[in-house]
Amino acid sequence: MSQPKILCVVGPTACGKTKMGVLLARRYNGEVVSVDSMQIYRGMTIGTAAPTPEETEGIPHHMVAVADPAEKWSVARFTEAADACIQDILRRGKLPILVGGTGLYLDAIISGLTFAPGEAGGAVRKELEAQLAQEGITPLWEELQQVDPESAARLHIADEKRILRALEVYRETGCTISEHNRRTAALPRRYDPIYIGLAFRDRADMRDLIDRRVDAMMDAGLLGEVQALLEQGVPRTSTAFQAIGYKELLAAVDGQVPLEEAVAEIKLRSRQYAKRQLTWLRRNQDIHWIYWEKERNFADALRIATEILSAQGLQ
RNA sequence: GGCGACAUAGCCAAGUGGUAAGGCAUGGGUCUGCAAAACCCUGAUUCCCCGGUUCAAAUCCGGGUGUCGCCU
Repeated sequence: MSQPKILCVVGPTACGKTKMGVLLARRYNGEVVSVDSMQIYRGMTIGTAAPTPEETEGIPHHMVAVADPAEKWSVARFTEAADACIQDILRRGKLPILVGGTGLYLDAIISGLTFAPGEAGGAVRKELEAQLAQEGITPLWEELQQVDPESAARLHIADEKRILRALEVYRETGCTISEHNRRTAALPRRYDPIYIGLAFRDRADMRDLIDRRVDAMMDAGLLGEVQALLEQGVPRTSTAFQAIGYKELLAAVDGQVPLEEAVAEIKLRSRQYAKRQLTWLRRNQDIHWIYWEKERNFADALRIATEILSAQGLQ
């Protein structure tokens, strides 16, 4: 039996995924599922460029503004919730269109990854973090070499986050994360994806657009969103405040850096983020890329996408 | 016009006689419970130019050019 066909719109930030998602949803009788680690939080519309009611043009969008910004979400929690949306869309006979910038989340949904137990803030994790603070990474590193030499060989000693996670999985389950990964990687895909990728031909053009978009976010009141989050009592250490645009303005609100510098930092961090997204996507050979020349032209892009999709058997 | 300081990678910058630290940016990569996160790799046959001293000069000396500061 073959997996349900779904559409995925991918690409680095500011490349027009949202707009393309709406156009494709209309053309193919679909609904959009946002696959974005930060757009899930409420009250972060401007800074995460989350689709607004005007932008969605009546097309249902799922997984946007569904979480309290004080909450801590994760890949596991996200994929579970997003998958429920996809199943529901399929049940209603419509086409799920995944529009996403968070590569790990998207891949996890499609391959149907399940995650080993343990989580940030969990007992075992806290224990490991305390140990790290006390003794440094070396003893933990040595422990990992003992219990899971495969992971130890794969990880760099400076990659504390993953070393801790590997040890956490082992302590929680008695099974190594390498073993868990091997097993889940062998699982059949959950969906049959068709990928449309959007990107700029010339990186300099992407950079220009990112800069302009950050300025537009400031004009639209990004600072106000940050202040509102603070007034709601969202902790400064929350995942939501890790979002680009928010953490930099937090520093400005706290008087640590001048506003102008914070804005420049947002632009820089956005560029670097876009680069990381491209790195992630590059290894996916199944993406059908559509490249923007200088400016974004959605009429052309939709036509090209339609051709690609009909070649893939989608009518 | 005079006096002084400075000139090292795209930017910041250490090095004051023994064969060019470091940081940032850029580019490339990794990624299985914080992923808009975290982590790794990445550059100067040469130190503003010309000449000199020396076995040896980014480092010392002379001249030139440029920038900045002060004075007139």
